[in-house]
Amino acid sequence: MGVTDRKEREKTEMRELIRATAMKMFLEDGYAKTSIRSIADAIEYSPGTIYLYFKDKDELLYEVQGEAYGRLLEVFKKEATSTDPLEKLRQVGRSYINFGLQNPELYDLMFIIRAPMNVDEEIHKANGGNCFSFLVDCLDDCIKKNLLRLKDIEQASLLIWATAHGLVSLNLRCRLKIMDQPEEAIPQILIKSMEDYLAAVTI
Amino acid sequence: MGVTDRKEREKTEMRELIRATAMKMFLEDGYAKTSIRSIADAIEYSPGTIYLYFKDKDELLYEVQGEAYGRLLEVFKKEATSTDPLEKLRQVGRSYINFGLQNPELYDLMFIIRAPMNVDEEIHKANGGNCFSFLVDCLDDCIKKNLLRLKDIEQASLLIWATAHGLVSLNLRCRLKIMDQPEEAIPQILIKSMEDYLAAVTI
DNA sequence: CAAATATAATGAACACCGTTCATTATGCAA
DNA sequence: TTGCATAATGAACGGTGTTCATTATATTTG
Repeated sequence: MGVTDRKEREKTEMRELIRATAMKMFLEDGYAKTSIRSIADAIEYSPGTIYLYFKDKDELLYEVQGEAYGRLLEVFKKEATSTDPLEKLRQVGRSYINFGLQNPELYDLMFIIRAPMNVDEEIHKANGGNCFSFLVDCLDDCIKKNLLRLKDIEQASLLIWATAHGLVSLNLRCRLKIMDQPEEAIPQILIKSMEDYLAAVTI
Repeated sequence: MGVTDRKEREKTEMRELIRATAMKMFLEDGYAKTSIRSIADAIEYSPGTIYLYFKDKDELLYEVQGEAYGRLLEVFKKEATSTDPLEKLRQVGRSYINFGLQNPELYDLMFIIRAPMNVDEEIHKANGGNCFSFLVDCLDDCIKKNLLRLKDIEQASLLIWATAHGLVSLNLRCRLKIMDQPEEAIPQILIKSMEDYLAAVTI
C-alpha cells in the first residue's frame, strides 16, 4: 500500500508547513499578534484546516518552542566551545543574552509568554531540558575544579539562568528605562553585567 | 457653586470605583482574563461607561500598576528595616521574592505583562522609580562601606534586581519544573538562592 | 468504468474580546 | 416647566480562537 505511505507523508508535510509558517510569523510579529486565520491565509488554506493538524494554538506554540530551544542549544554548541570551564561559562552567558536580544519574539515565546504548560510539565522538560543540561554540565566542570564560590550545582545553575533571564526579560519589557541609559548602550550593559556577575562568583 | 464640586467628587469617586474593581479582578483572575465587560458588570454599569473615565484597558493597567508599585514599596519599608546595610539588602531580596510568590497576578502585571509602555517611559519611571530607588539607596550604603564585590551602584542594582526577577518570573512561568524539585520546596529554594547570591557578592 | 465510501477541506457560526458612537436618560439652570 | 449640558447606554464594528455540518476530493470496491 504505497497510498497510505504517501498519505502519511502528505500529512506530516502539511503539519510541517503549518509549523514552519507559524514559526516564521511568530518570529516576525510575535505569538499574540499572529492569528490562526492569518496563518491559514499565509498557507492558503481555511482556518478550520489548521485544527486538523493541531489541537489548538497552544500546541502550535509548543511545537515552535521545541524548535526554538533547539536553536538556542545550537548557538550554545557553536559559541561556547572553550576548554577553560570558566571561559566556557562566560561564553554561555554571552550567547544566552545575545540570543535574547537578537530574537526578542522567540525569547518571549520560549520564556515569557503565558501558556498552560503549567500542567504538562513533560513537554517542557523535553523542550528546555537540553539547554539547561548544557549549562549544568558547564557548571559541573567549574564547581568540580573549585572555581566558583557556589557549591550546589543545581542551585548555581538556577542562579545563573535566573540572572541572565532577568537581564534579558527586564530589557524586553522595557523595565530598564528606569535607568538613565541610552537605548544603544543596553546590550553592552547586559553583557557587562553578566560578566561582572560571573566574576563576582568566581574565586 | 457647590454643584460642580460635587460633580467633580462624583467623577473621581467613579474613577476610583473602576480602578479598585479592576485591581481586585486583575489580582484574582489576571489582567488578560479580566474583560472590560466583566469590570462593567461588576460595578453594574455598561461597558461604554468605563471609557468615559479611562482611555483604554492599558490606562487601567497603568493605574493598577502604580498602586501595585506602591504596595511593593510599602512592603520594603515594612520588612527591610535593618540598620546593617547588608542585612537590609537581604531583607529587600526576601521581601521582593515573597511579594512575587504571594501576589503572582500582581507581579505579572507589574513586570511581565506586555503593554505598550514601550513608548511612554515617563509613566514607568514614575511608577517603578520609588521601588528601584529603595534598592539603589540600600546598595549605595553597602558599596560605600565597601561590603560588596560589585562597585558600580547602578550595575549592581540592575544585577540584583535581575536575579530576583529572574527567580520569580521563571517560577511564575513554571520553568523551574525543569529541575527535580517538588512544588512545595520552590519558595525556600528561591529565597535560599537569593541569599546565596548575595553572600557570593559580599566581601 | 461507475458507484460507494472514506478522507480532507471548507467556511459559516458561536462566544468571546476591546472599542466607538448615535441615541437616550438624567439632573441642573433659566 | 422648559431647555440644555452632561452622563450613561448598548448596539455595532472588526477582531479573536474554535467547532462542526456541509462540501469536495480521492481511494476503494463492485
